[in-house]
Amino acid sequence: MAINDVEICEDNCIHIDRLEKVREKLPDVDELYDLAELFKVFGDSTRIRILYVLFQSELCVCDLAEVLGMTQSAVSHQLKILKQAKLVTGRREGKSVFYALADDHVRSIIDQGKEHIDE
Amino acid sequence: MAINDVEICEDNCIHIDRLEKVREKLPDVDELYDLAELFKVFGDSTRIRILYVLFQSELCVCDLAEVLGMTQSAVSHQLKILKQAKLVTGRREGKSVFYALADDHVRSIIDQGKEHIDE
DNA sequence: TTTATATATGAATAACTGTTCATATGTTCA
DNA sequence: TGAACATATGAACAGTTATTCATATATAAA
Repeated sequence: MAINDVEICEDNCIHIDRLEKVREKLPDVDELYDLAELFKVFGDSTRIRILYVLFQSELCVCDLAEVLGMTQSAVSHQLKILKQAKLVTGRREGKSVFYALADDHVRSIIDQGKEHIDE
Repeated sequence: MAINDVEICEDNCIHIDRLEKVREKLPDVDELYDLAELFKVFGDSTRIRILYVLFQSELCVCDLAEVLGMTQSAVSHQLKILKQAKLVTGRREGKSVFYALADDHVRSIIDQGKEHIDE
């Protein structure tokens, strides 16, 4: 029941050397971790809403809070996360800081997600 | 400092009626929530690893557990989440259940994410 | 400098989530 | 039917996270 000190299925399952091939072709752990971290940023409805708003126009924190019906602090915390993930950029103009989408990847990632849901 | 009973920025910010337009164009809350729920599924490195393994070939739960170095139970729990999100499908064959990617959206969503990271 | 406004941030809390453990369900074979 | 194997699942626990509250930082104007 143990081959090379590894538990595997007895009959039906693919052989251990094929599993090795699969394992070899996997991207390294760091890359997969970064990928999960990125999607984690999209995985919150508040942040998704912020991104959708920014699809339309850049806005300052104050107005984002108003549109979303949230406190300034909550929005600011989420903007920090979005900025760290390089999904949005901040541009100070006087007292205000205007946030905008960082690039078009944001849109295409969300569009792909939407396609999956709508099918 | 209050226009229409709503706090907004005094000088720099976009006017309240423009905020209304932005709000109107937002997809309804349910859709944004579903979208966040979908990305939440991608936002875990274990599930990302499972999907990457399934890019190569369909596998039974037992072998998935072996490749990933995880317990059968942990993998099974995650497969349930992936199945609920319609990202994978399960096909029973005797005692084993073989899991495979549900469709190509999975691949394209992950590819988009990878593009963003690699830039 | 003082005051007012806009934003950022640390700490605390409540809610959520992934893994483990034990066990149940489903399938095959004797 | 009973035994063995593969998978599924409920409960509990630990770790994570989004919001709130209080407060700090940054800018502009008086």
